[in-house]
Amino acid sequence: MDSAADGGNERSFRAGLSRTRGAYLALRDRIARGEFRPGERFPGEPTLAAELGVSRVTLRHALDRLEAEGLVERRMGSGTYLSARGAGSPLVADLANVLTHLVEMGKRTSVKLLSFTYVAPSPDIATALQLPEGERVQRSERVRLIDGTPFSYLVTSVPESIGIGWSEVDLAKKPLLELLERAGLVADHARQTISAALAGPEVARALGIEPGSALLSLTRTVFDPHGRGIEHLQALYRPDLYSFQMDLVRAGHREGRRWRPVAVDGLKPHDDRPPEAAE
Amino acid sequence: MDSAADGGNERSFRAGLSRTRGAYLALRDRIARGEFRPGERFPGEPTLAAELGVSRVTLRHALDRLEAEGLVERRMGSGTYLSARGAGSPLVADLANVLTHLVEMGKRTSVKLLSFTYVAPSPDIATALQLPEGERVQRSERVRLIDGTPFSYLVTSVPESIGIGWSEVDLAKKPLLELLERAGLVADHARQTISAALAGPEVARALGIEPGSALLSLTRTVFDPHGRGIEHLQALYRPDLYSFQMDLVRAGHREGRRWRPVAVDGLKPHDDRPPEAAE
DNA sequence: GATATCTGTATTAATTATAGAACAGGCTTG
DNA sequence: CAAGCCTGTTCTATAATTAATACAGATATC
Repeated sequence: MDSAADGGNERSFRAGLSRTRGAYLALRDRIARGEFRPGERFPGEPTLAAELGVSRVTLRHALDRLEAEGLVERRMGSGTYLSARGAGSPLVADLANVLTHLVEMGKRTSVKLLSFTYVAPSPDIATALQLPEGERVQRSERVRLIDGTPFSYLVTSVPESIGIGWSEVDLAKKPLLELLERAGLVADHARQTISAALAGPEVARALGIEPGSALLSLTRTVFDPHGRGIEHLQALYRPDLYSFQMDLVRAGHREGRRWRPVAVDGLKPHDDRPPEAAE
Repeated sequence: MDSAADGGNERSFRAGLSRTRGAYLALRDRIARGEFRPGERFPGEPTLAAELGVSRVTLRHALDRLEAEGLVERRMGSGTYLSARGAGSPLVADLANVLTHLVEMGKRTSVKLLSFTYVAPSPDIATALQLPEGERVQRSERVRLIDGTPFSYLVTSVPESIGIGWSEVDLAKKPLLELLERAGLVADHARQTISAALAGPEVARALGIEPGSALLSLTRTVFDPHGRGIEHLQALYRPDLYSFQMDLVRAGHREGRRWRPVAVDGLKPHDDRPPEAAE
């Protein structure tokens, strides 16, 4: 393996990643994959720089960032070490035993209302809610915080005819599903899709993270008993503060490896009650 | 150093985002939020550049990328337009009606084995599987493809004493849970966590995406009836090709807004059978 | 204590990103 | 057709990133 003969990352800049950020991601990846143990020393900077194909200065900038995030500790003249919390919470690593029990830990969540408007729905939302052409929606953007730090960014869209039943003040206090019920509507079933997305600058600012971070995405459409859409939710979660956890048990036959979900939620993982709807 | 009086993004470079990439993400975000309709014309380049606080050249580079991804179309002398597929599939937008029905669409998935080794487990995996100190694991990295394009990156860890029962060839062909059963083990229950992560360079290469892309992350630990861990899976999915979808129905009482999951899976959303375990 | 290794720091030079401006040519509207 | 707005292109100047190198201070090892 020489220094830069391999094919791959010569051009590709132009809106791509800087070499510093690339090195940062590479290291973060190796840490997340468990290549190092907590307290273990990294290879020396010259070695690492050679492995990653960048100069030592660049490698150093990447390490600066990892250090700022608390993933590594550096001791002058000695080396760079994986910090205790390096393997654990904020990475790809196993989140099963981390901060998903937020509510139970006595912490409380609060809501901040960012905007509250009536607008023409975007095409995908209009489709999901099966809105007639021209019908507008009440669109509200909220941020949910836990102990003052925001962990989810919520965009809810409700058909105008329904959403007219409450005000901004209500939305800042009560859960949306409660407001829907107060309006005489019945939430009967819902379909939700879980995916991932990058944080854009606006969302990043609202969540206190940097643009380009990974976010957990939840899109949910709630229907009444007649199949009419009454709410559309687009939620983005900080994966270091929130994740979805579910327990599965083997269902029935030994053929076919089928599983039955037991609990679904990010906040209350180990519970025998039916799960709440996440916000 | 003036010309940018607004507060926010003055320093923060150093392993942060380039302005081009920042503008790219901002636009991608606005598209994903449904600010424009398919076929709609964007504001002019000078206007957009001013809004985003970058020069027209930089804004242009961002547009180049969006165009290369097929999100926008540019007509000389006319303007930049949101392409038909701009609102829909590859973004934060609603994935409910996109390619989650892969199997049903007659497409087939295949598996490519990347590596197959016996190594000391990373601390988090050792904890999840409750391995005694010193016990090693059989670690295999695989990529699952659909019609030739990779959509998931799988890292499975099985205690050495168990994994000794099969070979590389088996792993490349059969699902891991089937191999476990053939070894006389019973997969009784499992716990899985869904989160999001950024693609590191290695994973990015394996999945055919660029480093820094958002990935859907699934971590699953499978236990036998005695509560012993028999498999640990760390899966990363391309969110544009794979997502998790679940239907929820209102369970029982009108108090408390509780929901009961009906189906859980990324491949078979609309089905009454218990869901399969996703890989 | 001598020596090697490592991080911290500084300097220089080359490459790349970005801003700003000017101009050419296509589209649109009147 | 003419005026105005738009994208496409090119140029120059400035700033930031990156590489390469050298050296100082700290730490570990023998």
